[in-house]
Amino acid sequence: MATAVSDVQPELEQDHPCFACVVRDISLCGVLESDELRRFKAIGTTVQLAAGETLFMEGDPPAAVYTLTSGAMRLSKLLSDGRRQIAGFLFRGDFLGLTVEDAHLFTAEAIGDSVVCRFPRARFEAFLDEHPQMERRLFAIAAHELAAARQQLVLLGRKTATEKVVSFLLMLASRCRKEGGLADEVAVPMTRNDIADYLGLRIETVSRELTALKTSRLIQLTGTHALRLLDKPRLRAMAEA
Amino acid sequence: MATAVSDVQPELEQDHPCFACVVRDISLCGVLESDELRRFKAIGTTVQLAAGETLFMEGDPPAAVYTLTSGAMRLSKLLSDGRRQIAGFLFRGDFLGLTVEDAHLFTAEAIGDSVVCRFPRARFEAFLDEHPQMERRLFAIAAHELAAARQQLVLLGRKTATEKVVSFLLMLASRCRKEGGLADEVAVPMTRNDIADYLGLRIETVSRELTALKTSRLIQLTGTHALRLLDKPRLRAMAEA
DNA sequence: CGAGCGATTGATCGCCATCAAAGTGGGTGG
DNA sequence: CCACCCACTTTGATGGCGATCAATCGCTCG
Repeated sequence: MATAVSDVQPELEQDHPCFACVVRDISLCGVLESDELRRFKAIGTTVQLAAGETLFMEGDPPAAVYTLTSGAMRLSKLLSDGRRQIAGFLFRGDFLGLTVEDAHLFTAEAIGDSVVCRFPRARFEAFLDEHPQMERRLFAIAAHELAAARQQLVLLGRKTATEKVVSFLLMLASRCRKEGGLADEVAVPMTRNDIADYLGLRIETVSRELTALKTSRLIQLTGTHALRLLDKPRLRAMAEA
Repeated sequence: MATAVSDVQPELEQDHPCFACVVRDISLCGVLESDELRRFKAIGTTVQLAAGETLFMEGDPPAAVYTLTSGAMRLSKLLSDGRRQIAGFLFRGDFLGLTVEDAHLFTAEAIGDSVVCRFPRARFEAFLDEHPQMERRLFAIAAHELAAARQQLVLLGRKTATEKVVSFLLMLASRCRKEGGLADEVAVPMTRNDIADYLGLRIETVSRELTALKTSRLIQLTGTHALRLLDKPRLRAMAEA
């Protein structure tokens, strides 16, 4: 189970982790000024997740919301016979867990070791009441995720296996550039199975498509979890938007 | 082109169409009290759309937001070679057109003759600034659509043709029950092609699946745009969530 | 009555799934 | 340190679901 490693200490003030938070500028908290952030931090706890650990399951009551500060996660749903669909991947700075339904509709699991900031729902909502600009930010986040989900509908409904894999690599490249790496160097934190379940394919097809892209000198496989895009313009043309 | 049939007359007051609006309680406006509604109505115009007409196109700047007061619409995207994906259908009371991107990502077209209430974006946002409870409603709408889109991801990525069609019929039944009709009587305003492009199938497959369901006595085709669900429990079991 | 469009039905094809087996690499215990 | 193990990945052979191609049906409207 996930373990809370540091309850927030109100007296820490300036050296509170939030102030040094690597994702503060790109995440929900970005709209808060330092005094507001101070009050916001007081309702959050840091939670560490080992690779594969579950943060919340489909059907769980939505007890808290989270910001992912490091690592990567997946949102997935299982059908009764074991088929799985991954609705999205989450990276540093992403926000998760907020829903208007009375239960989570997807399961959130850590892909690699991850750290999230946990905000109990009631206290989060109370904070929202006093900070309308944060509510607006929240709407912007939801609208952006809606746009991404609808884009994924096009991919799943109408694209070929090749187009799916190429689109996925380009998305990864724009979302998750390898830290300090060269341009077009892409980190691939998830397994081939995760990729397959995100793209509506089987693992063998993903593997074959990657091999084919390698053979065509469009990508270079620098490891199972890293690769390089060798011809982004041609890849973009192959992705069909 | 769509035609504005009635600019709002501020002096109309109580007999303004909004007060009699058939979708007021289920739509965005539902959170407004009558005096707020009076001010809100002042920024809206009624627009009629003939079947097939376009309200906005992918790429258009998002100049306004809309509430659909009658009829049905579709949100779609075209790939360069003509493949089409429909991201969703809209019915009475649905809200559309709001995006945080700088262009619409999908095209909105009327399926049958439709009527929308049009709110210019700038004035809509100014109104939002003064009505935080409406902003919250807006977030709830976006979150709900996000949930629906993710559910559709599962359908497109992992369900069989039969499961797709059955899931679609059940969704239609819950969203769009035939007015004044018997229970399990379902209106199907869209064409087979629209259904196919929503489910990631071809028209022939949709037709075959419907015929198969009819042959199995699970549905009854009462017309090309109407049918009856004869065994909802079994259909639900076939839909795989 | 005929034209035209959407829907249905039939025959065949091809992409990707499935089944099967071998390769790879990271971690653990001897 | 090395050998083994196990999970993940890759590669190969075959099959099936849904796409594609093609023809007919049936309704609406002129």
